[in-house]
Amino acid sequence: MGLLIVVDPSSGVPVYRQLMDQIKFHIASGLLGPGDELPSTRALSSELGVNPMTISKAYSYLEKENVVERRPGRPLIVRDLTGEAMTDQRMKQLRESLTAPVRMALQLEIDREEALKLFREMIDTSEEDADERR
Amino acid sequence: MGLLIVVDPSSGVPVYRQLMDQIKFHIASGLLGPGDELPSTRALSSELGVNPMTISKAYSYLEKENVVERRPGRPLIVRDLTGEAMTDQRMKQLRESLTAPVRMALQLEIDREEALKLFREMIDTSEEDADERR
DNA sequence: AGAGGTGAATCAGTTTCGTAATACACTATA
DNA sequence: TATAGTGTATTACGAAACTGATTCACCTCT
Repeated sequence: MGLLIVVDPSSGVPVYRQLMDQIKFHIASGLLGPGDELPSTRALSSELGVNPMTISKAYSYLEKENVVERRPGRPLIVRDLTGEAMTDQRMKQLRESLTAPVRMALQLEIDREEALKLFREMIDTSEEDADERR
Repeated sequence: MGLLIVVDPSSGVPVYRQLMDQIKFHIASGLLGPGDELPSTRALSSELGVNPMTISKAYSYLEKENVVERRPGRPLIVRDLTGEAMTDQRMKQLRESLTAPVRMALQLEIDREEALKLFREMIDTSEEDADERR
């Protein structure tokens, strides 16, 4: 059967981004592991009622982000992100994503410890949520 | 003389957003304090070569974020963000801005401690940079 | 070689976003 | 009240984003 993917075209969030998010989440949750094949563009397309090109676009971006490996004429497979070689790149991504909050904390004159406390708290609760789903 | 504001229309970042960022930064750095008047839309407009409506749009968003106070027919003034009443709201803003990094850390399976360490490090260096400018 | 599978390049249609031109409402000051 | 300052609502237009239809290139297996 198909992957647990649901899209809501009227949510405001672009469909291709919803796809990316859910696939990445399934990788993080362990449901998809290194070497696993992603569903074909046509299969997902008919299952979700979404145009194949929209699926393809999501896959392309995932490939650009090195989450997935493309093999011409064959289904995409999940890359192994746990290797040492990948660590730098993952941290670099996280760093980029943190620049906005860091700037905001400075702008709002929020105390260093307060900001760290909030971040720690948010990480912990999100990890608990993920655990419950396993 | 005018505020130290520079915009680059070809940077990809919307002009109104560049304005917001720089004004917020000037508030954080202490150059703009509570009660200070912002430059008039027309003054900034001619100084930067930007349409007055673009300035106004930036001002409107700043007002929505409670950074600035609007007074019909009079220049906008900087609000006092240090009060106790504002703290909750500022933390709420930071929390929103942190949701993306939190989700990313989970998706990338980045260790909790690693993520916290990076955040702490980034906050510290950004505070140093700000200090140097004072 | 042929059939049936894979993903993607190209192009078009629609919507959203950022910017700008105009005209209006308000306030301070004379 | 008259004038000159303030910000902005309305509207329009160009660019970019998102989705979709068609067509192509590639691989696997018989």
